[in-house]
Amino acid sequence: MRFRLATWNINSVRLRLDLVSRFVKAHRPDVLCLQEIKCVDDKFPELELRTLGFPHIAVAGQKGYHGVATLSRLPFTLEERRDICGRGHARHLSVALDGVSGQAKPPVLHNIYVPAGGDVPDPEVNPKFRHKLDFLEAMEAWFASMRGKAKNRMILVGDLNVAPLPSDVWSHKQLLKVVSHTPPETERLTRVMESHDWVDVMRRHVPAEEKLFTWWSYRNRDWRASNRGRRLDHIWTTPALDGAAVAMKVLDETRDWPRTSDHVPVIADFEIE
DNA sequence: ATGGTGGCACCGCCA
Repeated sequence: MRFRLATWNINSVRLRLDLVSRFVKAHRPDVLCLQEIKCVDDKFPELELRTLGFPHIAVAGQKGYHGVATLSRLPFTLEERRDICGRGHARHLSVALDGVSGQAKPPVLHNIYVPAGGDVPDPEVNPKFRHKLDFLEAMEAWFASMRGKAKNRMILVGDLNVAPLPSDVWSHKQLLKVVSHTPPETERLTRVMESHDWVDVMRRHVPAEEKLFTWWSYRNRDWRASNRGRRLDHIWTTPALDGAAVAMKVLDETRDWPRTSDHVPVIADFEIE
């Protein structure tokens, strides 16, 4: 079966409900993963999103900060809302996509929001950076604990807040000391990938030499002209689903929409048996 | 070298 998956750090779902609507009507994702919804479960605009064509909704929210939600036209079963680093933050949600596969065991979709990590890339003086490194290590240990299941079919999407490759930032050299592209972060993200042989779906479709961004700071006046972007948002699969994503697109057009998020959506079309 | 922007909660925090 074929379905379209999208991930978008929306930076407040209540403020940008009209933009979600506009995006959904234009691109028709079957499953939409949002990060930074910035509201508690009770304040999530569930009814409005149902009306947009997503009868199946799972939310992991918290007041004011963070929070993820997975919306779907196809049925799913909530698997887990994991407190990945034991801080009580709402940064993960996984569902089993019962509706997309004829096989006995449906693929599991993880929706993750990795801590941004603050400004100073030193874990000794910046607790937020310490948290980010710890969070990535916790992800690594968790996925390593699931290893050995070669047929494990999993998809992982979200704002991972790390741009791993030199071509994932506008200037590799200038960003080596900037949080999101420092060696401690990129090395840890690589170890997360290795912990379950995760496949970087976006880089399956765009060569590693080519620049590819999903985020442009609000502080750049003309984001497209200066193009000081970073690839912070990701779509991964386990090897059992390598090749299942037959198309991928970064929707940078949304970055021009009024009062938009600083992140843009990433879409992948899957064909899963 | 610096400061540039944005959301939520609430008088600052986080991104």
